[in-house]
Amino acid sequence: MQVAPPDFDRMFGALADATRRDIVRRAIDAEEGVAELAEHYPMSFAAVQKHVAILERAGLVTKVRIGRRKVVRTNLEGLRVARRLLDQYEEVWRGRLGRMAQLVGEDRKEPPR
Amino acid sequence: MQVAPPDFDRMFGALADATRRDIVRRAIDAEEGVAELAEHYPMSFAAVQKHVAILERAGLVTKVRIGRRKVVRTNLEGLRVARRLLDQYEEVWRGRLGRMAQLVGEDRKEPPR
DNA sequence: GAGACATACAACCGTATGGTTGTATCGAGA
DNA sequence: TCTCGATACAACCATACGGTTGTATGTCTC
Repeated sequence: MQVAPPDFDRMFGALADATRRDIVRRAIDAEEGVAELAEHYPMSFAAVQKHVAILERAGLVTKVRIGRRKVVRTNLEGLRVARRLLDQYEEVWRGRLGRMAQLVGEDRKEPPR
Repeated sequence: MQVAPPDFDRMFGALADATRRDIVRRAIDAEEGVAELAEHYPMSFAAVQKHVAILERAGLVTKVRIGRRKVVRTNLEGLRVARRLLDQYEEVWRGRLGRMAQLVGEDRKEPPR
């Protein structure tokens, strides 16, 4: 079996909603089922269920059966995948600085006296 | 003037599109105007312009006039704001681990012999 | 000032998204 | 096995989104 490649569209799309971000935060404690989560928000159970499903497809949460409930648990590794992409941009940025220094010339590193 | 509070919906929403993420990456070098950017993608100039506008409203890029063009430059600080939110989740996670250890009891830190 | 290049913006179209209600499935307990 | 609590899923609706084309605004260059 293959590990699915990260789907950044889905990941960032899932994070682009305040309700879903709040679910992610709450589900770090991995204590609540879908119905319990739903009580925190001014919308129907079905709507929250959809949000959880979107987070699940994005790899940001998982559900584990406990008794007759399914407890939602955030998948830290998923969050890290997203974070890593942002880190990459930062690295490209530093690379740019390096290239600029080269273009300008080494001598700029130590100012002329 | 006030600094606008970060709008995570817009930020993550802007990042949830491969074309826009590519623009962010390209614009780190801050060399291309909108028209030049548009040449990289299989869509109209106007479509790319819209993508840039979305990134701009999300605070992820800025445009600076250079001659008759407007050069797109990615705003690293915007990316950092997004990254920081993901870091916060990580911190909450660590906090949870701390609380769990407390619940279980200190003695678990050093296993009985 | 005229012409050309670069950007901006409005109107429109198909599809995706976020919400609703209603119905079906599944697991636990009497 | 019957029932209840929890989850799942389908159908539907309004609005947002990603793309198009067409027109308007700026700004260099001659």
